[in-house]
Amino acid sequence: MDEDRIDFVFKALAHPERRRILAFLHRQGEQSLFEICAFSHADGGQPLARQTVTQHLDMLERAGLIEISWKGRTKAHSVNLGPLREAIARAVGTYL
Amino acid sequence: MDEDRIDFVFKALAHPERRRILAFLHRQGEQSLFEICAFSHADGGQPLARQTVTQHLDMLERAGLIEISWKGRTKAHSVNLGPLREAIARAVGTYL
DNA sequence: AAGTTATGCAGTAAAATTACTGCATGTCAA
DNA sequence: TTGACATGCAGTAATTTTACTGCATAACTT
Repeated sequence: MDEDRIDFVFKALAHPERRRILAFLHRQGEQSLFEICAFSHADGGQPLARQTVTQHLDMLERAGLIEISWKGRTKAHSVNLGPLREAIARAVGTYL
Repeated sequence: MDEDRIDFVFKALAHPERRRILAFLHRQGEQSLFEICAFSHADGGQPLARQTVTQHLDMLERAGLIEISWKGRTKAHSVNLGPLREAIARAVGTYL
């Protein structure tokens, strides 16, 4: 993994709402934007505008941590843990 | 570890220069601010003002990733990997 | 004591992030 | 086909981050 991608992964993890969303997708599997918004509102999260959630999802996607597939008019988001594992492996190899 | 501290750790790791400094301290052991600045200038790093390096070190310290001890007028920085291990353990426990 | 060295503190500017609103577009369902 | 639904796109404002400059302070050295 190149350093740019590593950087995107750490930046993506640097916001609590994005970590919450990532954990949610990991528990629930594929979820649409609306479902993610609903979760974001409930479960202790401060209510964010749908477009704001989209921005967070964009950063997760840029890091390769989520993947998108379209089903008609709904966008399905699923977690890809590969980049997270690689980032952790890098950290472990460097520091531990 | 509380969520705030976790958040500081991920935020601290979200800048490549801070990860470089952390790896440097881990290799070299205790280093002064000036030594860290010298490393920052050399070794491919873009030259940053001393005060800018201090700001990065402040964020690493806020996360508990480095610790300070004064020897006369020089400030000795050393790595503390505890919070990094806890953050990784949290990530592993949550996602993997 | 005076000069040099290592660092701190305050203020500022540019850039990135975070969050918003308003409007547009494509898709499904009645 | 028309209306509701799921999402995109553009523009903006507030906040945070990043990096800077200038000056101040405290500690060694000579």
